[in-house]
Amino acid sequence: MARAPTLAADERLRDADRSQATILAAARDEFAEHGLGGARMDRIAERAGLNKRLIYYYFEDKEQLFRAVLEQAYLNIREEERKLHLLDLKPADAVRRLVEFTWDYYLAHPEFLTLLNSANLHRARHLEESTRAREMNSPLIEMLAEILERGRKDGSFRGGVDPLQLYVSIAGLAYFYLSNSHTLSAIFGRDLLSAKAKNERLAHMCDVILGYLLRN
Amino acid sequence: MARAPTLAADERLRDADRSQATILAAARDEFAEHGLGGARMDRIAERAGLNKRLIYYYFEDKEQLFRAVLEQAYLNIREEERKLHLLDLKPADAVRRLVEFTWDYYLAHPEFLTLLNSANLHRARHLEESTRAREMNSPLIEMLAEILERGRKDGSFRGGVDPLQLYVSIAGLAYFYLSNSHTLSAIFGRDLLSAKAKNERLAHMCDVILGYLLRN
DNA sequence: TCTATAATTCACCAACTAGTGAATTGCAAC
DNA sequence: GTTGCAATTCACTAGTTGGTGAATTATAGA
Repeated sequence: MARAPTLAADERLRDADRSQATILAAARDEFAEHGLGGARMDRIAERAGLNKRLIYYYFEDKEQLFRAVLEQAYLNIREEERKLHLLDLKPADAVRRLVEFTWDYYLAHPEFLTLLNSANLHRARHLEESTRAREMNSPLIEMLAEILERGRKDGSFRGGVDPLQLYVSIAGLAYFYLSNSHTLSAIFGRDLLSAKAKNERLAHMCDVILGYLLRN
Repeated sequence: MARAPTLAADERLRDADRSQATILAAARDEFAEHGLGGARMDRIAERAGLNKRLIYYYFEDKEQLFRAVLEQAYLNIREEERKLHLLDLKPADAVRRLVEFTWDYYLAHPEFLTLLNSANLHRARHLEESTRAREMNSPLIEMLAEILERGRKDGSFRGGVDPLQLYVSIAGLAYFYLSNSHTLSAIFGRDLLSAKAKNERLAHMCDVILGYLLRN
């Protein structure tokens, strides 16, 4: 996992931006794998292939580093969500698309889930007072509100649905299954991460959300 | 939080069972608050008001202690679930009751959520090969299967619902909201733990699950 | 009352861990 | 090429941290 020792021809030996990005990626992996409490600064340096002192040079301390990792993680998912162009779709299709995207994103980025778990264990003090976080995430809810409104107007959706509740439900259906897949598999004796099981889960999630939302 | 230094008249100064239970409770709180990686054995001893050496005397090491805490946690929730007597209720009432119970239990036992998060961070290696865990949890799914079957037969429920998927969905709707309430509150700028917000969430969860399950 | 032993305390350690002061070196600008 | 400074390395530490060997003591049973 250490950074390749060979550099491309046009690359300099020293590059502040590159080093920061490398540290951030290494920290993301370490925090995701061991949690904030279990993460080791020495290991992050080793993963990054850079001297530990550099981490403190760029990120102050472990707390600030975690803060930076977390902010980056939110930035990434919201950017992907924006690319969906949900408002170009019919309401029911838009919701289905969001469910599918959420599922696929969590599957492709398991580190996002454990990172959030760590943040919540520490009562999200790492992104408190961060109005940036709010500005970054509110558009999503506004978009969902618009979709719900359109669906209600054309008669396909039930009324009175709180977009935030709906988003939390969509995320929760996917998140809990994946984040807790290990304990769930163990206590119910069924492999929840096989290809078949994953297909079934996605289908079930769509059924639940649309079964709730659609009027017949 | 330290154990009261005064003992009841009939209590002995030394009591193996009492000490083990005290340690287990202290460990549960410490693991829940700081995660497995962030938990400190010295702090557990302090919380318990007992000498640290005693922890190793009874529980071998940190890993085994966590294992014991986890098993106890599952034991507790499944026991409460059994008390619900869901099979005495009409299918729709039984499901609603299970949703309400799950919500209330998670609210009353926030440590259960963070404990499971820690267990999953470590890929549930603490309850692998534990057939005990499976035996403990399977009856719940069997009961839910029976409820679904009755509902389908009397025409109130849709058919083809996998009881495990449904249980994971019910748990997920409550779990994600509560376990991630800190980050969610921060990024959406809304207090999700106010009395009003909690009532709304429970109502929404019932709407989603029953909206999906009920025909019409 | 005595005694065997389980329950508990005491004193200790090697390995680790976050963090730092100071020295070094690549490189952009002149 | 020289130079100023940012980028990076080096060497080190004070305080933890999980874990343990051995001594001590409460207590149940004889």
